[in-house]
Amino acid sequence: MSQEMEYHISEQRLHIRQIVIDAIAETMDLYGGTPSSGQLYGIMFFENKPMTLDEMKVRMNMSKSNMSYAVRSLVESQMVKKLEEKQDRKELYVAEVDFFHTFQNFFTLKLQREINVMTEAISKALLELTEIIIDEHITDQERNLALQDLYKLRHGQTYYEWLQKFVDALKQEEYFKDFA
Amino acid sequence: MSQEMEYHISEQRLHIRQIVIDAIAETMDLYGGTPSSGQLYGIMFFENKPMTLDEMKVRMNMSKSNMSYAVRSLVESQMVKKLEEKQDRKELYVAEVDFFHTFQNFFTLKLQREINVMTEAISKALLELTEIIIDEHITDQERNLALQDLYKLRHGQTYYEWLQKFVDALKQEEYFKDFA
DNA sequence: CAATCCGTACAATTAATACTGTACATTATA
DNA sequence: TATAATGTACAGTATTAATTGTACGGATTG
Repeated sequence: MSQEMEYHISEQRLHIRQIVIDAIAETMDLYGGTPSSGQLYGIMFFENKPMTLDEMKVRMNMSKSNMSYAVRSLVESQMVKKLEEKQDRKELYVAEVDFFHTFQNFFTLKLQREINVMTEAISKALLELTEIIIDEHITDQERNLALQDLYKLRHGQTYYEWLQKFVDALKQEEYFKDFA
Repeated sequence: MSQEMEYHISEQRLHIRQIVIDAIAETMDLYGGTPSSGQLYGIMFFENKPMTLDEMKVRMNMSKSNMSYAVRSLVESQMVKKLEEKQDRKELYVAEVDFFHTFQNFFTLKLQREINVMTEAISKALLELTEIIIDEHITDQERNLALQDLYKLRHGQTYYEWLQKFVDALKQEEYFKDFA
């Protein structure tokens, strides 16, 4: 086979990868990332070895500084792992290529944060609402208004209890059982 | 009870609401919204009647134009419903107050979009990769590289088959069964 | 059917975020 | 311990997104 032909095949394979990488970049917003962090994850997804910041810099045609930030956010949402070992002093990063894990990691992380923030706020609100309601000096109208809010928040509370169980089940891989 | 006291209670109840509204605004990023669209949803969550754009404008202290955009994005992610009927020519909007439904609506919508975009890209990529692989003129090395990509995408494909089932189950309220 | 008013598209502005270049702390190497 | 090189903080720039004001199409009323 000619050199040109080999080159052509190589180019074509990169083009095929790019189709998928672009799709990842397009859907990255659901995971709170920018298109370019989607591109980066896509590149790392196909790379069959760990990457250094310098390699990312070249492949993304961006500054190393920015790669440092981008990869950090990917690490934070656990789509990329930082390895313990280094290569020629350089840190190594590798993409989580198993989408089951990325799904699991991302949603347990983000939903847990929501649960924490919301349950704290709701608890605090319920406590203060109760104080209003049991106050003997308020009008019936005020009490009823406070009660309305209280019922809504109680319902919210049950939701977050459910969501906590959902997240726990996700952690335990309950939903993956009959698969993969 | 004095007027001042009543006023105080009213203020206090609004303050309590604000605690929860701020928490919603803070976690809104998980749902692809801005803090201000979170504020808007929070306000509508506590409002016990449908709201008009003008009311939102006042409550949010923002332009009507912007309220039009903000509420549209909330309607698109199905956290807010536009009612059929109007009030004095004005359109009416009401928040989905059941978090079980907001969860269900949002994730079936967004995950389905991801499934569609990704499966299309993966299918296309697999087709083109297969063409490379069955080509008798390529080197073993090239074939193996193509095969590596193919295996990864095959695995991705199984993931999206699972995710489709997950979304379907979410639609069917499978995960809510023992609750709410 | 004229007058009014709602909602939204669009351009302009403002705010937020992404990205770059540099400088420096830290760590590894010799 | 001196030297070299990595990764990141930070300030500055560019790009993107959010918000405003305006103008206008379309619907509604009288």
